[in-house]
Amino acid sequence: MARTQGSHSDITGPRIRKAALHLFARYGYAAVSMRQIAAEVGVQAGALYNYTPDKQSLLYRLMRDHMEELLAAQKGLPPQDCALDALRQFVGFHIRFHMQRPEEVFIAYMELRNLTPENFAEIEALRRDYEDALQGILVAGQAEGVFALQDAKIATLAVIAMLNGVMTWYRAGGRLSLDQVEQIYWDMVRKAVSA
Amino acid sequence: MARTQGSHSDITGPRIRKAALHLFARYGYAAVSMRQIAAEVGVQAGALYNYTPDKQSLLYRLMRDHMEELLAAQKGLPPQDCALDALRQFVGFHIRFHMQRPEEVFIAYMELRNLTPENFAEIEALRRDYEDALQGILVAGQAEGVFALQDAKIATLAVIAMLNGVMTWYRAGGRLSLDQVEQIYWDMVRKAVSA
DNA sequence: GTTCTATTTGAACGCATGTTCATATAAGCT
DNA sequence: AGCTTATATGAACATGCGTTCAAATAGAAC
Repeated sequence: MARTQGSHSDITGPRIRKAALHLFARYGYAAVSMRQIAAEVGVQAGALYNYTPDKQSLLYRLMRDHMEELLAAQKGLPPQDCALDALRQFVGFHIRFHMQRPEEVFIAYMELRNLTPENFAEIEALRRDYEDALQGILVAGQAEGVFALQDAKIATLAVIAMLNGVMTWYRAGGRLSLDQVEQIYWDMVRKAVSA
Repeated sequence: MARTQGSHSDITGPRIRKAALHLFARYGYAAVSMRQIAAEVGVQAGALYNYTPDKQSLLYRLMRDHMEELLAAQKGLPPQDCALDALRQFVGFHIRFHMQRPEEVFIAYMELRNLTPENFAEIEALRRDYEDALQGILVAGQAEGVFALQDAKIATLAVIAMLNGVMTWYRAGGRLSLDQVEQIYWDMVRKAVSA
């Protein structure tokens, strides 16, 4: 049988992306087969190819969509009067945005090496855009005299690495609330870059 | 033909582990085949099974050896008089130790999910041991009044996450020397946890 | 109710996978 | 020189892979 009840392109497409997201995050891109993804959706493997040209595109689009959402959200943050406020806002934004998408985040930095060179270059460019936003804040703070950094680029990467660490241990409903987590990390970040 | 000139267990064994190390680090455990490893050594796939019971053990032993070396080296550090010195020593040790083994480090935290549950539990225990060493320093510093932390466990993870970030960008012969890198990170870590 | 088209099936393609094993051979020992 | 044993081969196993495609079918349009 084909086209079972209520089954449409509008429904199957998103379901495939969601299934790929879950499975890639859990087992890794290389370890997940197209048949596993199809089974999760309740469809045969061949049907996937109505929605993606190949497995690689499935991964690439997940990562690109994620990075573009991240960048758009970051660019939409309200401007702040001083670098300290901007950094506080950035830290809170970063933690909350990433907490809401643990699977996308996990994939976005675990599966980089499974992208083709062209796809990798595109994702890397988006990532660099995001890092530049933070670096801009840090440099502005240096100019204001409120931050003291030996190396702005390294400080940028260090702050992001530190914040990304949240993802490895935070579980909703655990010992700490999101507000507490945000406050704790903000405290450490602020001190680390302060003059 | 079998046992070609100068070929021994003592030689082939390490070469297999080294090839697995390189390939797993570069392409990921799931994406590397036993035949690829064998080819890198210059041997047929079947020969690998004289040295490892299976592919999983190859991964597990790489990770266990690495973690045990790390722990042994850390435990061998000379005792310090105060928590600040101990932390400085830890930061320097961590950066240098990890810089010398980029492939092992990469595997040790990228391939955790490809371990069987039993193997995973063992590696995780070793990792926790290492984290506890750092946490001990931070807690001692709190008692001395030299560190101010809202949450010692989170601070531990945050510091390690920040330090591990070095691995993602540092390349020998680049803009900064190891000494400079160590100094920059120490500066940020110290400030982040200081009272 | 018939036609049209989007959607899915299910089988097939060639190739790769981890692992096993009988066989062959080279090194070490006497 | 001959014997033993550690080591490597190379073929085979069953299974799975990503991808393609003719055929079948269900919903939409008339």
